[in-house]
Amino acid sequence: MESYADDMAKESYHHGDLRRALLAAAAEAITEEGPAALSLRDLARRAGVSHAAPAHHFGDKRGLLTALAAEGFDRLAAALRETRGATGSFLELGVTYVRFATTHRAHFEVMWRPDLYRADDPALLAARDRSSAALYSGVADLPDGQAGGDVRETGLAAWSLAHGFATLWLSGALPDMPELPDEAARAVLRHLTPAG
Amino acid sequence: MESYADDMAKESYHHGDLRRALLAAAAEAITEEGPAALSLRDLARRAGVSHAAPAHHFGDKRGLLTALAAEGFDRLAAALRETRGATGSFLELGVTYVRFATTHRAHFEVMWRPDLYRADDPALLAARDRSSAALYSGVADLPDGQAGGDVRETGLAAWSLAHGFATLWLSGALPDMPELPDEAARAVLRHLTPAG
DNA sequence: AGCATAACTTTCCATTGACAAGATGGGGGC
DNA sequence: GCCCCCATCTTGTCAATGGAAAGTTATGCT
Repeated sequence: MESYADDMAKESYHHGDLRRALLAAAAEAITEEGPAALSLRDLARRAGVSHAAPAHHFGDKRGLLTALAAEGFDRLAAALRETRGATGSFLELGVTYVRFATTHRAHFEVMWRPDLYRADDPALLAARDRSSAALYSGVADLPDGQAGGDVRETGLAAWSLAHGFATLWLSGALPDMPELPDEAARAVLRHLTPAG
Repeated sequence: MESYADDMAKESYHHGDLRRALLAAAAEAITEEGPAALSLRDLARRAGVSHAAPAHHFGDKRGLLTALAAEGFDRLAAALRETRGATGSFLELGVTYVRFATTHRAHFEVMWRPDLYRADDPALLAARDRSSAALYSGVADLPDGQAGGDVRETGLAAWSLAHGFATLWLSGALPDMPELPDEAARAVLRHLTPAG
């Protein structure tokens, strides 16, 4: 009776990979409209399932955003580790951080809004710690003397600088800025003094 | 018939200063639960008015958040100008920025989320520019040679550093940090090199 | 083959933002 | 001193949303 309505749409009752599809749809929706406008029902529509389907995989909205944030921390940690291995440059670690923010905007925006997700989720906390570790490891790599007195303090300053630039760029507070501000980020990051 | 229910609650049909009351209630609610959980109807309840009263003053939710953000930029600009006048210290300007973020958390969080408000509002844009100007003026105050090559670039780096630290602190990403991180902010901000 | 259960749907409810239309009363114009 | 205008606030309504409950389908394990 559903003769011609299902060219290929009806991939059977089961979606196949709904969890992944919903996360992708969420990232897309957030990139378009911001996290505030996110609607579970809209995600369900985009994925072609009923409005209650997401609940099965994520429990509730917070659950979905928790998964999205965890995915973000995971990918960030991976990107940082790769940069560290490839260049070993402290500066480029910061550039990678900023580039991640601009190319994974939706993930990045959610990651730093713990009021949107379940901040005590174990998987998320683990991924977050992996990101921090990758970031601070860059400071530890610095030759003695350049690392300054306190590695933690220098790392925090570097993190703050990269994070602040990324955040301001995302918020649109910086006018006349190129679309992919790699070079601008590099210029700003050079203002960091390890020694303090 | 409303015998004992109105000790002093029923200040007549007209509230008197509903606009201000709603903004204050919004700041309180956001401080408690974050901007995502904000509900106009809850604000109306807190102020003791009907659920449609806010619309008269702000149009819609975006309008209210626009006003809140504008108020934030105004207060930030004032705080920065005062610090500049009192100390003339570049470093302390950053400390003031961070302190503003922690003591006016609700305002600060909304200010950098343009998806929550009307980013083209003239009053808001003006207030935002006043904040920027106050911030960059601190760089201009630096004695020649310390200001480095590019005042705008140094200003952006300083802004990024202060903003990043404030944002990370607010997001709870920095464990074991004192309640009012003035000293930690000062330590981090000292890692800025004007010359680059 | 058959059953336990994961994956999804349908139905329902409370809350919310927004709009429309009406009630109230303060204050300016005369 | 009076009246009317209109800013201010209320009541009523609607569509959309998040979430819960209960039912349906199909998958994989034995």
